[in-house]
Amino acid sequence: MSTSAMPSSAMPSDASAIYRRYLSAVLLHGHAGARAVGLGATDLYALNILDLTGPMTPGELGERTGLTTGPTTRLVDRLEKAGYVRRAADPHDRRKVIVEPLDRPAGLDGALDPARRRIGEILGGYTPEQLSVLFDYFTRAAEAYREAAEEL
Amino acid sequence: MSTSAMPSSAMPSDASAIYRRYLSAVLLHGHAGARAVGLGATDLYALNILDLTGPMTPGELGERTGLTTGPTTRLVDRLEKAGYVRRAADPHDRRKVIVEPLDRPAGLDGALDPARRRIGEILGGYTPEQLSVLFDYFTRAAEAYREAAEEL
DNA sequence: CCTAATCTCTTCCTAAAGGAAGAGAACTCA
DNA sequence: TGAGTTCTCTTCCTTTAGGAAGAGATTAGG
Repeated sequence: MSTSAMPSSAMPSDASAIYRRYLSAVLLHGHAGARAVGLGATDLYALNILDLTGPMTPGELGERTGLTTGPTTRLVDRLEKAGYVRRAADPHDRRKVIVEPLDRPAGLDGALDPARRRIGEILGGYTPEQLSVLFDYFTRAAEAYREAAEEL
Repeated sequence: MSTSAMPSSAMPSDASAIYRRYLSAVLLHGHAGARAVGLGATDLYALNILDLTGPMTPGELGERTGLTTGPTTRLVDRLEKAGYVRRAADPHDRRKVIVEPLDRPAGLDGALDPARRRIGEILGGYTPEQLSVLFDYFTRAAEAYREAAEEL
């Protein structure tokens, strides 16, 4: 209870608990959404990587997911078949393949819609000044989490 | 591209992209953290459920995770062995078991520490007014995600 | 009390994901 | 141009998670 890394001066006294509940809810929802459309854990992981980093080769994707080449090929197969990515040719090296994330098609997007609607309503209740604070946080936090994930 | 549910009036023009990157980063980090301490996807899912809802019987946990009784028993076995939960007796019904989440022991907590440090630094840069906006959002969004997850 | 229902756990089986090893194509560089 | 390297993909094997069925214990209700 006393080990919080957050400075307590300007935070709610239960800041740590609130934030933790918030994170749990986000993760829970992400997992439930993926499961709802038949997406495996690794598949979702890979999609998030592609979303954050952009197109990359199967080799790099395998490196980032920690998979060897065999499972990586099949991972891309699954994602491509489900319509989440496409394989494109590398114009400079014909051995390589470029895995490009596609705009989320029906499946996952539909599953995440109820949450998006709710969050949209919540955000709609803030003033422009408050919104700029929130989006400033979203931007910084995204970078922080991306870096922290890379560290692992 | 034009189907965003967010009112565009007071948001950054790329609000949807920012928010999506943010969510991807959170999920990515959660997954990477779990993987780093050898926690399976379902195990993490169950931990988040217990975190949000509190102690419950294996039956209820199985219901929420979508598992049948066999895998549920082994799920609790794994979590208990890793020190994340304990099995307690139900005082009113000796057939039942109550699965209680424990304070995160060394493993997962350590893996999530770098992120907590970074987020702590970011939050430390805001004024008290800005922080109250952020924590207001965290509280509301947690509830929204919890509801949306339940819907799935 | 005695039967039926409920709850967890055990056992066995199936399915899916990941590792290992190697093949085939293409690039690099001497 | 030829040898070595670097890609992706294929094949086979192992591991792990999840489903099915049923046992054992306990509670509830007639």
